[in-house]
Amino acid sequence: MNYTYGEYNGFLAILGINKSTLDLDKTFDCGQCFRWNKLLDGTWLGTVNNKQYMLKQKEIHIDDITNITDNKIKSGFTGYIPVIITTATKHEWEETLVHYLDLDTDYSITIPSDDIFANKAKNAGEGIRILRQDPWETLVSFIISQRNNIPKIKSTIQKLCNAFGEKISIEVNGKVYTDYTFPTHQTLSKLDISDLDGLGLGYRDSYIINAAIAVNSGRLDLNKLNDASVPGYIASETLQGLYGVGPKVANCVALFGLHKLDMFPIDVWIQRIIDTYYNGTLNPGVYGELAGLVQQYMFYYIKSI
DNA sequence: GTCCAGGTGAGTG
DNA sequence: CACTCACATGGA
Repeated sequence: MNYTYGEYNGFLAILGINKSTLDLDKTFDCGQCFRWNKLLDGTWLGTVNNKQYMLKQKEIHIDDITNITDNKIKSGFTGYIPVIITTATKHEWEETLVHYLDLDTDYSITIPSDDIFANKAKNAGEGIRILRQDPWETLVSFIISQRNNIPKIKSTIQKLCNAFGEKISIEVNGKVYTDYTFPTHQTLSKLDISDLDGLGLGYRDSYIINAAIAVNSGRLDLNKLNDASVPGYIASETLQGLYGVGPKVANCVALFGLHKLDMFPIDVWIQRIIDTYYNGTLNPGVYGELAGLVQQYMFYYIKSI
């Protein structure tokens, strides 16, 4: 990835990443994650590895950016240029956020030209990154997602964090933003189901406690499944051993939490697409190693039309 | 009040 | 295997 660093109002600025490579709005708003929130000024605030970060994507005039590290790259910029501004340090950006945003993966993909819908979806969804989210958080989040809508999923997860997470905060321009970390499996494994009353989990409460016990006891090893050498379908089958985890949730966890990019979760929206645009059958294998990315393009696109 | 939401497990034939 | 049905909850 070809970018350089600068400074804008005292914050780290990353120059040279355009929206076709990384679109923060699409990436955080496409339904893969539930704990990134957009502030009034367009800044995204979220948590990675239990630490809060702000990210903002905008066009800034090259003359307003200081301390540009690479003059060779700088010479290629004139006028207003696409910039990511972040509270992260350069070290945190390189060691944590680049990986989290999956900027080190090549997303170039060819879709058969006669596959009209997938091509439209790709155009619409360009800039979405498949985040490398925490496996445990992703598992619980998608257990909660079943038979639920996205605003409700978000509020339920937030309540769960508020109740059983650790308080964290970040201070930016004199203002303090507070949040809570995602509860660990150790914490949740020790709870009674009734401890989850009032969080809006509904019948999914026992699924979560069961999953926490499975992971905490070592019966389910998410770190092992997270290894790139484990095929997606194996990870998915393993996850489906959990009570309350079926193919849809397992495939979402494999894709969004274990980074198995070939997984293609089929929910009501994707099924609707298959019925409407593919005469009822679609083999995700035609999209190859990045089928999950195509799935996410489709999910984003169908909700936008 | 009714309908729906990034489904799943249990029961039945 | 394919087909039903109940399941908690809250926003539209």
